[in-house]
Amino acid sequence: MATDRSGANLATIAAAAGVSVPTVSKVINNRAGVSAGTRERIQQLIAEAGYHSPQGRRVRTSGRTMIDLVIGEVKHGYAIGVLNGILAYAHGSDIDVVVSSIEPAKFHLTDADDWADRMADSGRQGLLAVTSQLTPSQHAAFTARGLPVVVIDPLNTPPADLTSVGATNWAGGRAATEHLIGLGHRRIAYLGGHERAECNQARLHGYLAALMSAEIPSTADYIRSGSNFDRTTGLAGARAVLDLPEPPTAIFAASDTIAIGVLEEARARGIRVPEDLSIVGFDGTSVAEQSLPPLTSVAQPLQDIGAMALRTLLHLIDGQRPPSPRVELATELVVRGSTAPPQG
Amino acid sequence: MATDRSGANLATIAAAAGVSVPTVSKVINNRAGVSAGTRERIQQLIAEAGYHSPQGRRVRTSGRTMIDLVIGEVKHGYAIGVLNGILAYAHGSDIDVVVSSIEPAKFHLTDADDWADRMADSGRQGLLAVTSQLTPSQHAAFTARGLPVVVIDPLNTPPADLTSVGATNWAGGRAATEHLIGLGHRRIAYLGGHERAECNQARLHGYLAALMSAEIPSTADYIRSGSNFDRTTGLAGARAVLDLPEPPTAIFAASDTIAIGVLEEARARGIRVPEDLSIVGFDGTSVAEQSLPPLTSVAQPLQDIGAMALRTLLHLIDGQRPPSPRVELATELVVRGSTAPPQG
DNA sequence: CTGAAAGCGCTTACAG
DNA sequence: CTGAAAGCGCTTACAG
Repeated sequence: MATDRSGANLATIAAAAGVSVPTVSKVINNRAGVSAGTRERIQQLIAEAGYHSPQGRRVRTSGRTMIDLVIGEVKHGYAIGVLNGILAYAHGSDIDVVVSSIEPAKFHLTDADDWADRMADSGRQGLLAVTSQLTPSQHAAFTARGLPVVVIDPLNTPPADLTSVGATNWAGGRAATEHLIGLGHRRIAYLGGHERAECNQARLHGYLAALMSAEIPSTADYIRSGSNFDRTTGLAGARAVLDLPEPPTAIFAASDTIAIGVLEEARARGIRVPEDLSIVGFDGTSVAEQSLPPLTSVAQPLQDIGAMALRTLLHLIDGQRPPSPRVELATELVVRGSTAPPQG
Repeated sequence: MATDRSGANLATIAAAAGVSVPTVSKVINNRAGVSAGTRERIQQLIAEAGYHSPQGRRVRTSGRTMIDLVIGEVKHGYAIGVLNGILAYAHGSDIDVVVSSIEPAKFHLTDADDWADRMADSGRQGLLAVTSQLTPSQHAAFTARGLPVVVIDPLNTPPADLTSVGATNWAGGRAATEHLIGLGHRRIAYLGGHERAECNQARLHGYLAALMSAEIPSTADYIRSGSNFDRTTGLAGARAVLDLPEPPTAIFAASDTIAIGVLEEARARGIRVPEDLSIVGFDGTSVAEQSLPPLTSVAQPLQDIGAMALRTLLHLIDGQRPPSPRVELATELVVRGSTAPPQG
């Protein structure tokens, strides 16, 4: 268990930082009266030293580890897979998980100082955030209290020093597109999810890389993003690209639910899948298996991602640095009935 | 709630007892070196003054309630709905929820004394159990520690004094069956889930009541239960009843996932739905909407059930008795494309 | 068994 | 912005 670099108290940190104890106290409690530079240096040392408040120390030594999990409403296979992976790993490791359901795009509005105080007070030792935006100052609020954070597929570009776990999105995007190219498609659209999400960007660039390798010029009209990864994004995106004078013969959707939206729109227009239009989804969730036709999809190891994220967080809590601030687990292209060579 | 006589600290108690602060400290920490009489007198005063350790004060004044939630792996719309309902209500009420994923049929194997001790130690104040078996002795372990328990759809007959929340399963079962009878069906099968689950029994008896009202004799061959509410139960059940010399023209399934299994088996046999076979599901989850044809289903207000269960638990924690040990929320029959009059 | 004294870890109020 | 000083709540070590 926790290498409790037990000495860590205000005095040791103050000595290490070359400041007085009151100054460290101010940083920990987010009080005014500390210069930005000093504050940052001390925060760094606090995180390194694994400092914990007396309250936190008490619960810590009392045994079980408890962490916070922030996740959006559980709607799709994605969240289900990740959640089950986390909870199964937690059960196996005797970890208690406090689950908060907060709309991902709204987490950055939360008062992180308040949240982190509550966590420290109730003895929680780390935070796992699924598809949540986390600002650098929020991240600092947690680390300042010695609470490590791990994120899974954040919706924004995460702060550089934040540990994140996800899938090989770039490779997955490339594999999906190469599959379509291999079938003979040349007019391939990309329908992305939340535009600024790291994972969306990576999938898009995997798609672009595959086109480039095949010497197919990319077309701006064929590339669209939504504000989420939901069905409605697929409906709207499909409408837009299918209305083009030269519509695509294949669509790579950045999630299975987007792909389902595309499928619906195709059905509404009497466009046959896969004869007239090939569709590839992303995630490898059960909707892909169960749709008609079943969707070719880039499967993410969602449960493993959840488990790995928790494992990584526990390592951080334990004072170990992760080998890398970013861990990616392999995706796998699963070919089903929604892709075929283009006709004509 | 506790009148927080906030001044209470070691010094005030020491003054009240006419002893020194160190003596009070020894009593609080169960250290030796205090006479029995002094110890008792001080303990009395501590209780009266409502003293809490700095740790306890911190958590107390932070004022948050924390509860445990036991739920199986989140696989189907049922668990998703209930979970989202609980988490949304918790978020709105500033409640922390510690979620443990334990296979429902295995919860009765858990050491409840151990569990309850851990809960009490970490300041958790109650337990919510979804579709979990809970033995009377387990229930006693929680109540003995002052931890109230609320269950949602337990798989066994719950102990009499256990508070439970669920849907009007009997009325729902009757409504589903009356709908089929109203369409002209006479040969109607019931494919149940976990046989001993209270909710399964109630749905079955609702089905029987509808048959009785319509003066249709019930047929043992048409009534089957499984060991769970999953697709496989629907596949096996459909095989059995469709192989009968006189197969049913309609099937009422005790869950949407069972109904999906029935639909698959019908498709495999080239039996058209709803022309040759009508199917009604239960739960009103998204698979019912999205299947082909979309399923007629008895919708449960799953989110409301989750929220109501948490609300009831919070009342119990607050010392209020619920008006009734059993609360049922209304089901609603949603007619879609999987039911039609029988042909011939 | 009891408590004065020293000490620990932290915070607050304030002088520079 | 920074820290010396005082203080708070509690514990520990030890003298009586």
